[in-house]
Amino acid sequence: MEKVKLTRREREKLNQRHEMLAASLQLFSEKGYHNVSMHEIAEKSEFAIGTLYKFFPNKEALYKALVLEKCEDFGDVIRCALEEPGDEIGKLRNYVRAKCDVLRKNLSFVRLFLAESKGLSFNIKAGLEEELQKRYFAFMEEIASIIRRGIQNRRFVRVADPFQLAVAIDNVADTHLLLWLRWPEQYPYPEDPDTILNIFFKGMLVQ
Amino acid sequence: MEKVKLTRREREKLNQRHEMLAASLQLFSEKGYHNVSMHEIAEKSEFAIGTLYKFFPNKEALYKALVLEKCEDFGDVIRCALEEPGDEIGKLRNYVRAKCDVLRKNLSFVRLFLAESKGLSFNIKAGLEEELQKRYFAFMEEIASIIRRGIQNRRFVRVADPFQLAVAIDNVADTHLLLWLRWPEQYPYPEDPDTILNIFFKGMLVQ
Amino acid sequence: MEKVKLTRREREKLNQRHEMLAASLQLFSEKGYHNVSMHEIAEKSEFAIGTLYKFFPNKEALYKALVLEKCEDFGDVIRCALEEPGDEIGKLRNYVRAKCDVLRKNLSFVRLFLAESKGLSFNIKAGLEEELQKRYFAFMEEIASIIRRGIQNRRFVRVADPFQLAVAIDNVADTHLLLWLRWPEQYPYPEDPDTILNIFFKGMLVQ
Amino acid sequence: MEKVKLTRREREKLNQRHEMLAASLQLFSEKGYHNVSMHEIAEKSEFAIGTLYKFFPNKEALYKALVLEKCEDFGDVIRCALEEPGDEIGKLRNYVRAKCDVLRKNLSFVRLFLAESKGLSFNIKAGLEEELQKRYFAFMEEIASIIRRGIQNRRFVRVADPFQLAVAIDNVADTHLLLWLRWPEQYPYPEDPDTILNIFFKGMLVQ
DNA sequence: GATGAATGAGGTTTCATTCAT
DNA sequence: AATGAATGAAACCTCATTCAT
Repeated sequence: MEKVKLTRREREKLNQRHEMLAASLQLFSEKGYHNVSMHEIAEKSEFAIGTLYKFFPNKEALYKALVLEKCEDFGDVIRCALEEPGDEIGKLRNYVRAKCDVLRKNLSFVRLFLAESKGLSFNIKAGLEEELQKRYFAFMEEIASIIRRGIQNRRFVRVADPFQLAVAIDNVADTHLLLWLRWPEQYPYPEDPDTILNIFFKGMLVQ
Repeated sequence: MEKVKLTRREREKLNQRHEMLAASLQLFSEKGYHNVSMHEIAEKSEFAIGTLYKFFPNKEALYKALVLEKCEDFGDVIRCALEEPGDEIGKLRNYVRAKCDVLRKNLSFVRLFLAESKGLSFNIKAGLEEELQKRYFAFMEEIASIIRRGIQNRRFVRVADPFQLAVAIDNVADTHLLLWLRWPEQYPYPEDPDTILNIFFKGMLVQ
Repeated sequence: MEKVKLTRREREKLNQRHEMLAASLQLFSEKGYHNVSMHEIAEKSEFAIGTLYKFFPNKEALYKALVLEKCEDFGDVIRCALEEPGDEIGKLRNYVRAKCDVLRKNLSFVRLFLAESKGLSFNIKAGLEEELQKRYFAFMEEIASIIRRGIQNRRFVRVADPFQLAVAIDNVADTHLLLWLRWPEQYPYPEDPDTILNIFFKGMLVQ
Repeated sequence: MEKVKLTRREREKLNQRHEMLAASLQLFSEKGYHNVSMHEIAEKSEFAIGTLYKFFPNKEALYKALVLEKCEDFGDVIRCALEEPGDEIGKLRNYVRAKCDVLRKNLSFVRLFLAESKGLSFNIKAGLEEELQKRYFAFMEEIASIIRRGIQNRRFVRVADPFQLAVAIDNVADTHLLLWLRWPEQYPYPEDPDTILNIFFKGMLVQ
């Protein structure tokens, strides 16, 4: 994030872009990519259709921009959490907590992403996923390396391939949030990351 | 499944239905729900469009039928596996093995489901998921009760809420298969269910 | 033109196609290719838009079909005229007469073609003209060979390259018709082909 | 064209207008009227869209201005050639030579005009042609009167209505250039106007 | 009962034109 | 006076669905 002075015009443009993406996010997450028309987005965002197309060359590009931007944001937040000082256990806790928090704060996007990121015109996916998979992969590697370090430091037992374990933790967190989304009474929001981590800690923590 | 004598006509109809669904599955899993037209399905299945509409009132219904039927099949297979004799550990192993096997044998459907089941016209989902969620829920309950029994029988430690644990196991299995699908060299097919279960067993098995 | 028995369905289709092309011709010749929408054509021809697209994959193809079909018709008529018995002078007269007649009978197409065949989305032209140029070329060659034969038979003086002369005759005929179209009082329809041919005959006829 | 002192501002404006028309000509002749957007013209001519609209009320007017200006230029050149001293035969030669030359020097416009002048939004044509036809008519009258004078002076035989003959000569010249444009090897540029005129001279020249 | 031709609403996208700055 | 961002009507085309045969 280089610090740059933006002209009034540029700031305005950025604002418009954000409003467009916000409207799109809301509509997409409510109705799904294929069931939202560019006209709807134009109406909701209170721009003319043509203006939309000035910012994004087509519907697909608009969608991709939306997803990538959000993912970038998420990545930033989580990366921050991982950089906080602490031992490996603390880092895993931070990770789960940050992830849950950022997803909770972006529920409409989560809904969209759960819904569409995998589905969706396979063509779009192709382009998107390649990028996203790489990022996801990189993230999991970071978690895996924390686990590896924990094993070296005799804090963890090696119950499985660390990368696989990382993906498993991440996945169980996702699932927990999904359950919370659907049946909030039975599955309360995991304020304490250990709600999720204990499943793994019981086996892997060196006592 | 009540046993009923079907007339020749009825058997024929059932066959036709299967062919339609098979063609749909192939197309949907190749191109995604929204990128397949009823014409394509008609052509591939070698029926007239009108005939398709005699069997399914609309595209959505066809899709739902496809998913429900497959899920029913899967459920049957897995239920069978759970009914085999054995202790709780064996039952969990059977579950994971059966699940992996049935998914491996239905990769095109898995791809479709991973892709579309969550995404997809939210309207469809609404109707579908309610049904599927119920079934999924029921299944997880069955696994959870196995875990509970294992705890009672002093075979398992209670590392977490059994239902949550059941979902976690199921989820990690899914994830493993997903990884295998994308990077088959790094993530070989889990012939041995313990590849997956060890993540949990390390913590929960009473030694 | 092979003689084939057409089914009722096929005859109907051909009829529909003709109606579509007729409506298109009228609209195109009135307003020009780019100023006619597919909706207009659909409305005028009293078909649904979708039906139009069943017959022609897109607007361009519709236009091409229209032009090619008409040109084919014209070619047939003129070729017939050239096949009638007679000496070279008579053949040239037949040619001019047939050409004038067929164009007079297809004024709306002539207007369209004069207007669009050369202009028009350059891309369309590319594909069309190649085909049409070839046919035009072939036709002129036929006229040129009549002139050559006339020279051999000592009926004509060689005032210029026969092919060039053929094109000139054809061209002057076109021009005469154009003048007639615009100022019918001053330039009456050339009932007698010599009205046109005399320009050339005066110099080329051996007396 | 009255001689007037133009202010700097006015000269500047005229310059701008020329640049706009030059850019338009290039684009139109490359891609055709309907396939060039006002944005493209603005970009190529390095003016803002709004400025374009300050000079021409709409795209059509821009096109008309372009064509009229060019035709005016052509007219001037050819009129000049006709004013050179010489007998009627020489004048016809001068005419054909001047016409060919001016067209050769303005090929991109010729292409545009051949392509679009006739085609083109019929509405535009309506307005354009009226003006252009009048001019064309006047020109042909001038040529016709040369021919008439030649007949009076016993230099020409009256093989046809002089006006009709004038149009025919003009037309054959056009066609020759067209052929040259398309197949330059077979139809070399008519350096000598007699290449074209001989077709008529053979019959009309008094020997 | 099966067929598939016909339908037309609705999708994405372009581009001539306006008007606030 | 010059700019160019914003506009939105209208273009082409697709495809789920119907219904006469």
